[in-house]
Amino acid sequence: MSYSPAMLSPTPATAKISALKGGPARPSFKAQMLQAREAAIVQSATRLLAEKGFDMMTVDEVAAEVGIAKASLYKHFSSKEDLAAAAMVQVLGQARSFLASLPADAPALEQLKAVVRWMMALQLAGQMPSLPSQNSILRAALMRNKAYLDGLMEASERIGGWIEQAQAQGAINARLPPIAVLYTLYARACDPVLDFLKMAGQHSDSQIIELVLSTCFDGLKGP
Amino acid sequence: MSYSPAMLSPTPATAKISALKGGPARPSFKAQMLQAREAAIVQSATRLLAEKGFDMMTVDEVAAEVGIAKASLYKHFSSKEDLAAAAMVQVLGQARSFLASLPADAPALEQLKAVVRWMMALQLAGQMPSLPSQNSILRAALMRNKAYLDGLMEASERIGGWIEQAQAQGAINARLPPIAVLYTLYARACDPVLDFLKMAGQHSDSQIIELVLSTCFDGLKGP
DNA sequence: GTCTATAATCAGATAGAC
DNA sequence: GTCTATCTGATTATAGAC
Repeated sequence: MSYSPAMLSPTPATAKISALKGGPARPSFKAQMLQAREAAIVQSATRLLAEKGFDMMTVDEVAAEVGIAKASLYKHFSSKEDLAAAAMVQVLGQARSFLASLPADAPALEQLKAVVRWMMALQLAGQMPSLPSQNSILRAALMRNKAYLDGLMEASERIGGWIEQAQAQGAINARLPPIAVLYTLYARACDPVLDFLKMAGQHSDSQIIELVLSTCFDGLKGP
Repeated sequence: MSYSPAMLSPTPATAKISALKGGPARPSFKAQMLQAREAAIVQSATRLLAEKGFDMMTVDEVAAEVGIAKASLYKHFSSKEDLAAAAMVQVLGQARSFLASLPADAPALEQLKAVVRWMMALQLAGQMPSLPSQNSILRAALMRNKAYLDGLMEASERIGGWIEQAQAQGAINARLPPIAVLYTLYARACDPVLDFLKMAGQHSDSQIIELVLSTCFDGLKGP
């Protein structure tokens, strides 16, 4: 199994190629089309991964939704695992952009809440890929993916800094290991409670987000 | 798709048959063997469902672990979904037994914590089946399974009563919809944070349980 | 790179002898 | 009911023409 170009960077492969050529900021028309197609593939994959999960999603479905042949898709991504990894890399890129857009002077607790809100909104919008943590093949593919690991580490360090700040300020329980706090926040991205509440149909998306956000930070006991 | 006998009741089919015969409490030796085999199948399925998840588990693996042919397994359970449902019914039966064993005079909050502790211990022990909530075929099989629905409803009503009590006593945030509280508690049975913390290797199982229990009831903010 | 067509594999489910 | 052997269909992945 080899890496597809898109795995090495959040930006599509074709853009990278033109950059290596020392070319201008304007890539060729053909390259733009390829870049757009690759983005379309990843976007469909992301949506289907969110809707059906990795195991239930088939490569045929992704190709059909994009409107290309399956063999063409395999020219871009050498395996289903690599495709899923590309989806994760894309989402991680969006997450990093969001993190960078946050006002730097806000309290650490508010930064953490903003991150969790963003992740939950993405899940409710059907754009958060859900990958089975038990699949060791997929795990291996992710662990060998530099772009994924780099993005995950950068995000984790940024969030980890806020966790330590919040603990120092008494806004987060200082007895909790920071790593446990980080995992608890990340877990909101795949919290089944969101879908259950959505299926119950009694609350709007923003109400669900605030509800789960409250139980996450204040607990069931409440503030 | 038809129901296998074991789906209609938490007790194995063979025991039920002997009961219908008006027979004595002592079933025949042959019936005991069948009952034991069926229990062995469900137990292996439960373990493999916990270890690999529904999609990655194969019926061949279950049969191999029990030491029987796959075709024999299909004499007991008419589909993979029914087998998974039987595993859920078994676990629900254990849960009901645990609920019944709790002292009736304990505070509602303590009852809820005990339930969550029990679920998390089961997961850490590798005996909590993990079923993908997105698989609609599996969902349908569960929803048509009377034993599953009955068991789930009984447990939910019992726990729901404690939730309302705890809210009336101010031990649980009364602003939270009871159904959201119930879902939040149930979600601890498949919380990925447990596995992540276990993989991190820094804490014992009981420490992990108390850690997650604390974040569940007191939140990240802490008590 | 994209396509049609197909290989290769695997897993759920079944047939039929015993 | 259990077994061996097989069917059936779906899915990942590839070959080769254009």
